[in-house]
Amino acid sequence: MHRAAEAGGLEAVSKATLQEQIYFQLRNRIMSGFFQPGQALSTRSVAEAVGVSVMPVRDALRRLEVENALVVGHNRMLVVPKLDVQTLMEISEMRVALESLAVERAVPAMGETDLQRLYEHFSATSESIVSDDIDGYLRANWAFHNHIYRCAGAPLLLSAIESLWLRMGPYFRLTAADHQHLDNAMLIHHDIVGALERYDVIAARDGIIADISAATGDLKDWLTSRDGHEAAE
Amino acid sequence: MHRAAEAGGLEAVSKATLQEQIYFQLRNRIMSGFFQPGQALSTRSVAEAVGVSVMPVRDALRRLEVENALVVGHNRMLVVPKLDVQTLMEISEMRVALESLAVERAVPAMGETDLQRLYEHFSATSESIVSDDIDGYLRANWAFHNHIYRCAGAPLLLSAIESLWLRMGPYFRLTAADHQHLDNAMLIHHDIVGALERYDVIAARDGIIADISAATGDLKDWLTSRDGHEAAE
DNA sequence: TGACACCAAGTGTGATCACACATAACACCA
DNA sequence: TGGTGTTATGTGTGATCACACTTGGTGTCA
Repeated sequence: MHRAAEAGGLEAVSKATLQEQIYFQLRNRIMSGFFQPGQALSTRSVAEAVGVSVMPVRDALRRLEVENALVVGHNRMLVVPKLDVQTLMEISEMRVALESLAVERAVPAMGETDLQRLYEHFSATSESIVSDDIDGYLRANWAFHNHIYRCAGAPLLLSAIESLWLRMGPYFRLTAADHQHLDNAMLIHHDIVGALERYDVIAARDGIIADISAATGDLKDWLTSRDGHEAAE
Repeated sequence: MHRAAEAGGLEAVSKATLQEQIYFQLRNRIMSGFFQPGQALSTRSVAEAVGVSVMPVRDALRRLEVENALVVGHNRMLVVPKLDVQTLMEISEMRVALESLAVERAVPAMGETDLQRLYEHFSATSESIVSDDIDGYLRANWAFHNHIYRCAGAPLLLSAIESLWLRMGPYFRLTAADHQHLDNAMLIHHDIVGALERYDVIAARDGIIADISAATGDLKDWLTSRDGHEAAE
């Protein structure tokens, strides 16, 4: 019936367009705080860096702009947005609203394998902390939350949450250097895992809210303390 | 000092790019249910329709795709997404979460002129109903809600809400034909206006939630009744 | 009759070029 | 010295072309 099956053993080839590859590459870098807030990304410079024409870069940058991961700056160039306290509070409130909803939907939908994978992400987070691997921590932390939200089976909700994380990404790295913050986050994550294993919706939601509140508080402190001796910017 | 000021009386010129004009034009049509769900939009057809090259159309369509107002369909063409009950419930829950948040933020920020403008939108909605002007009703209804949410002073929140409305837009027109739905909506809107004038956050939020619930319920009924004798699609 | 190959039309993707605009630096003059 | 015109550079925007791919129709052969 299927003639192609006779060929056997051939690997599937990547069908991702250039635009998608560039998008995900930039996305990961923004999410993991690779770019400095305020840094400008021009079409031509990115195109030259990745060795392609400006066309796919245009599409990738515009997509990030629509997702609020980049904003138009000085002369219509796209820049990594800086975070002020007001915007931070807006994002925090939205995260509480949306991620609470996601957890409530996710808890009854999580199976045994989901819990197992989640615990692996939890372990990876913990191990990254003890080995001072900030990149690994950021990646595992996102994987932990993302896995929960993905279980909600709500694509629109997921994309909205991802957009918020993308906006905060450039600043996550800053608070991730503080070990007190990390230890506190691990305690909260431990509680969340426990609540999910008990299928305790209330406790799981409260855990997520506590996690968001802690991250917001630490980042707010960092922003305000920084504002003092760098108001010139 | 300012030499240009001597010229006096000159109007500001429009700086909107072609891509933006096309985007907003398509956006309005989607929001007001001009396009049929399932309808495909190709770059070349739109380009020919508006008398422009494919480039700005590409950007406009891609932007709508990122906002989930269009989805990739059959052969990578962009189509107006159809709504199933599952997606409807997801959108409804997100609307409750986000629009509640927006109202809570908006209430203390609304001034006298805001309330006046809001009442004008309310009146316009009512007048559109008595004159059977569905287009006018949809426009005024969105203006009513949009004005409240805009007062929250939260641009990210606003864009998230707009994205959800954009996704529901093609179906709003369908329930707007039912006068019982419209009358009920007007009662709820009246309560919302009253709550806002009293700066009653709780009542205003409950009004918004009631409005969302009513719209969701009616649309859910419409979708399920339609599913019966059109399951072939 | 059914499976297969072929062809034509339509599609998104990407490259390349031309253009308008914004900015900053510099020379110029009152 | 301070405002003004000029120019060079870099930017996004948009047009045009070439290409790969999908799809639907048609012809062909077993």
